Amino acid sequence: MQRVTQRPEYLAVAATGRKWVTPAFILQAMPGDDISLAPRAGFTVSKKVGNAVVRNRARRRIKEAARMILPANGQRGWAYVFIGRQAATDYPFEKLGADMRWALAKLASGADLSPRGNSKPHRKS
RNA sequence: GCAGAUGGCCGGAUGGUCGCCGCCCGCGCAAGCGGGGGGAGGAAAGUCCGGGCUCCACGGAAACACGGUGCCGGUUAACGGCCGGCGGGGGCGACCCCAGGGAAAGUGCCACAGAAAGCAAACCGCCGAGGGCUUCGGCCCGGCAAGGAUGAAAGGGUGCGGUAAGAGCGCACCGCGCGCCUGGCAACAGGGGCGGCAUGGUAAACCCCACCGGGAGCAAGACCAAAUGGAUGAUUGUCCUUCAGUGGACAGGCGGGUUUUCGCGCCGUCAUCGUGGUAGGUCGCUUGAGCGCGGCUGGCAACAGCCCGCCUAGAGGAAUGGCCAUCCAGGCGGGGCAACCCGCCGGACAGAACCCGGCUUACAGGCCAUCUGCUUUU
RNA sequence: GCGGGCGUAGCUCAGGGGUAGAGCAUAACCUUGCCAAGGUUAGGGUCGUGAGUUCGAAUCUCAUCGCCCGCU
Repeated sequence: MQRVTQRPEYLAVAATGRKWVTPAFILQAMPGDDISLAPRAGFTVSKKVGNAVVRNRARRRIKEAARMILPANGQRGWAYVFIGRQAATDYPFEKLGADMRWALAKLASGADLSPRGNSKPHRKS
């Protein structure tokens, strides 16, 4: 699985505004056209979640789920960023995977772009 | 048995399955495939000290400033660490705690209260022996530092003598200071002598003294080195010239809506060289003041020396994981006199980022050794 | 990796060894026909936490926790 490692890439993914929230993580996505590329993924957990052990654990569980799910369910050419939340450390693993499939499907269908009318590219400033 | 003290150790185990990161071997042009083996800690943490290593600065260095340390001796590469001792404090005790140099070098501060808070004097008070006055009550000169509600602290303390009242004024003991002797490397301890008491506290207030410290940090630093940029030379034709592409002249393409002329602007190709060191890569990077509940020797010990054995993560924003089963600890509930049985919950603190020695802080639970007090039994 | 700063009332901040303060906010009363403003008063504090120095600590020292900010 190709990883996102550079900070500018993370910023680029975040700048698209495409995201889907689940209890254990927030999934951000940046669409891409190059079909030859497998979906790439980056993982990040903020310091507010806990100390290094807790953050590592959250990141590893999400990474393991992504390893099993992303190649089949992710869009080729896209770049994804998973932001770990507090619940990721003890959230049931099957539910974590189900949430991930759900979030990937929603983002692929563009569902995040038109719910409840708040999807317009936000006004600046 | 109960309650403690000190030192040390461990801090889940086994297996299945799907994965991750280095290393070695084989195959392969390569991508990769197969096999083997390794993969977090006692604190990896905080970054509070000390070093190694690297670069910078500097003639060797010293001093000032600044910062740190602060009883004595030892140990160590070094330390603010550790060990042993001394002194002080706490505890019945095992044992624990102490920034523990200097206040007769100087400066500052000591609120409130109190007569007075640092100059030992004033004030209240006490005295009536001496001198003077007297209205015979006393007053003044004078003597004294015992007492004076306070305060953290009041100019040695207690007792006896002494006196007009008193006072180290005298004596005894305690304290203090200064010599001497003995023991000890020393801190210091013990003994005896002299002094008649002078020197309040505060240095985690300024300060003084002694000792230590040049600065930065592996993103240190070293090497290789694109792209772009620089220099030199060559490179196309014609003519003149020269010993010689030696020197010189002219000529090319593109750009105006088009044409001519003149002028202007822009543009070559190739090779070599060296500077700089960017992107990127390699090294530094783990064999080291290494580890061993191995042994011997010296030492009370910290530790040192010799011998034997072992190799134990080295990555790039960074791997060491996910799921499951059984067992082992642990907790709760129920049944049972008990052994035990059943069910549920459930695994401390915490993740290497150049390396090492310490300190500090966090930590479920458990194990071992030595010691102390109390109680009981023999 | 290296370094700096800040934690005091509900909020924003003073106070740097000697009784914890100001403004805003809160409550009561006065004023007004009622409200606002104004006036008078009151309540409200483990001074982040734990040790130590000192007679005495918010203040000085050490440790620790949390937050913020630089440099590379």
